[in-house]
Amino acid sequence: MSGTQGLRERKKAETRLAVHRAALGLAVEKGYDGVTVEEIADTANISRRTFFNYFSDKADAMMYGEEERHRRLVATLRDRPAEESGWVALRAATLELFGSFDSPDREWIARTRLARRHPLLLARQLANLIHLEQQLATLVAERDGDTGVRPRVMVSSLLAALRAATNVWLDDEAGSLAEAIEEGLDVLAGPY
Amino acid sequence: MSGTQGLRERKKAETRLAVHRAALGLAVEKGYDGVTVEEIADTANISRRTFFNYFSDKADAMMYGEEERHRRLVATLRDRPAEESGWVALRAATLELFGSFDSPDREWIARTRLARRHPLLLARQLANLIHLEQQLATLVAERDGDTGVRPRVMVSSLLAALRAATNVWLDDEAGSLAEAIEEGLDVLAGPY
DNA sequence: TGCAAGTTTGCATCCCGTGCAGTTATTCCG
DNA sequence: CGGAATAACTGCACGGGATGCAAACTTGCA
Repeated sequence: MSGTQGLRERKKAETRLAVHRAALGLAVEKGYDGVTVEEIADTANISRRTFFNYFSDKADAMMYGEEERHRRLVATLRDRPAEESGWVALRAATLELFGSFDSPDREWIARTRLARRHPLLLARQLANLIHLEQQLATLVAERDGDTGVRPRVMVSSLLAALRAATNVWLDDEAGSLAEAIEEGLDVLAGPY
Repeated sequence: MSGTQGLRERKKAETRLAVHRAALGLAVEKGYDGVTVEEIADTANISRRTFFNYFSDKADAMMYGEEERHRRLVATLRDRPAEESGWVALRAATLELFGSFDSPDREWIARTRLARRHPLLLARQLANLIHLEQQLATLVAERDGDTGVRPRVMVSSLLAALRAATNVWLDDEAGSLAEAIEEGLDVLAGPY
């Protein structure tokens, strides 16, 4: 029966998710500074101390889930056909994941909206993005056999476009996110 | 004689700089977490409490100077000839400032190197960059009469390229920074 | 059942950041 | 010059964040 692990592992995963949801929910409701670790812990029925066994800090608990998204993008890029160039594969992987016409992950939206209102969370999110950037750049560099600055610029500007498109879309949740992202990426394609 | 203000103002500026230098120096020496606000304050001959009259927190004290750089870039862009398109003006302003062949600001290098080793500082630096991005995007949008996603993507990818080039250059301080940046920007020009 | 390993918890501790109020320094002006 | 007004510095107290430690307590397994 056990999904992937013993009861111990499953319980941990459950608790982690519960803590995350508590953190995110409270923060949405009362703002980042308006919520204490103690509240989060209470809401999730664990002790203050145990909170820190699961997450390294408050921001970490709230932003849980980003890593998973990032892992998926990296995996998707890696799985693109080997004959595709770095740019083609990168663009395709991005649209494949973020450009889905399905309604995007509500929790991701909640996290991102929250981050836009709280500099500390925004900073954290951006730092995570840098990490993603490095992983992607490595893959692109391998694909194109280019160890120079080009893969890095390519990846970081793609992520920049992704960010810009997402922000525009979040300003007025009009139209589909997929369209906004495609439009953002197209700006990169043509010369300015 | 007074440069711009009375003795009061000058003294404040001096102290602020002293605190910044103390913070940066100690952090370079002992790492971000290895230095406490108290140490910084002591080194700069002020009280712990007064430290917080000058800077909102430790990271702020260490990253002091970034804002000034950013203000300069914004001003430079604003001063470009009105007939230049957003992209041309942006590129020109960037090269004008960061592409100088003079040896780049040693303190900026120290800050940036430090930020690369300390996630918390990196996060802060990136958050500042977002602020710059918004200002630049507004100016570009005005120039091009475009209220859509295009100016944002343009600006954020330019900054991304700038960042990538800087990072490559910092890895092995070989060649001039100006060349690295020009190369980075050129990647954006051509299609991938 | 009982032991080994893993998890939770409380406690103590240090540091960060801020409100407050008293003291000290600077500026302004009669 | 000298005193009032203003601004800056400081100590204190406090709440909250984050971590090491050791004592419970669970769980898994022989």
